[in-house]
Amino acid sequence: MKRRVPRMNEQESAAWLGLTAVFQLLPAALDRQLQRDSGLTHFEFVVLSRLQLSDGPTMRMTALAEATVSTLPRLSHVCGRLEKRGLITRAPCPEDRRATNVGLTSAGRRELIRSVPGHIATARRLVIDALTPEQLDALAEITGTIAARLAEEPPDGQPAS
Amino acid sequence: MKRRVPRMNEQESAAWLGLTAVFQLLPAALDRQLQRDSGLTHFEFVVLSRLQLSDGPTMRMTALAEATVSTLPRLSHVCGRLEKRGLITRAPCPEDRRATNVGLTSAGRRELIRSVPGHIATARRLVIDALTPEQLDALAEITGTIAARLAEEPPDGQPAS
DNA sequence: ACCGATTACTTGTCGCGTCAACCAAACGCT
DNA sequence: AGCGTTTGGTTGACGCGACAAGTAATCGGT
Repeated sequence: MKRRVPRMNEQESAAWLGLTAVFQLLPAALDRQLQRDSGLTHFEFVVLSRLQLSDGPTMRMTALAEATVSTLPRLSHVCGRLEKRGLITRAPCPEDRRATNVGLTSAGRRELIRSVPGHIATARRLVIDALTPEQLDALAEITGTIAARLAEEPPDGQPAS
Repeated sequence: MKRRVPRMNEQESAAWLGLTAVFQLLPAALDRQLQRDSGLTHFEFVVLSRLQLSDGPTMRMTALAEATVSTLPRLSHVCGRLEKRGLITRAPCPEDRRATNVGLTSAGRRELIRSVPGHIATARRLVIDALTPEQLDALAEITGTIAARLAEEPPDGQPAS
């Protein structure tokens, strides 16, 4: 078991503080822009996007949850809202009647297409265009590594003492 | 005004998707660990930390909000809870009676100190120790750049069309 | 064929953050 | 001095996500 917890040096703190500042501000900024211009949250946008580039016309909740890095309850709630707004359809799967098939409606596809340019512009303005190609590569690699760590330990870690 | 919105290439998408995945998962992971081990949210932890390394014994709400990259209402709410739990004190500032001075209680300082090791361990496990020193430097620079962009345009951006 | 376990979701409750409205104190202009 | 404005902060309502519990269908063992 871990006993000593080395403090952070200057370099480590800088990276850590910067990262926390970003994930404090970035999601809020994305939500604000999408909400203002398209009436969508960022997560709703992600859901619609993922549905659109799906192979078949529909996806199962579980697959969608995994693809959007989300939980099933969260997805269920947001799909309820999106269905109420007529942007997606939900239907029980004929082969496995426990499962739900989710699909974009044409209205949903339209909304999505309408909202994409503004979102990409925001992503460019806030992140992509601010970085050099080398930094983009580095960022992809770094976030990939972190995401892998995050993915492999949802159950629980070790206590504080 | 911006007219064309160039799509993202493979490199840009990789960086963007990685970044979104991380800020989808990391805050949740930090909150879970702190909540489980110390009964604090990550933001509460940040507030207490910032108070501790303050020069004087107290800080003003506005200064604290700025230092924690937060909004005043959010801070006000969380300070209300922290005060109710006896971890901080709030008192009107004698010089400017509009202002509020916030300070750590000894109980708050104890709680903070108790919770630090677990938090640092988590930060190391999920991020710091997963990266090379070069990556840490790159991450600090990248997040610094992004944070600067985020800071300089809260009012509003441009519409979607 | 039956019953417990697992899978796939849904639903309800609760806590936190945002936004808008509000209030009070200080400032500033004339 | 008086009044509008700005500053500093609080409060309330609402929406979204987390967690826990519940339901319904399927699987698997005997």
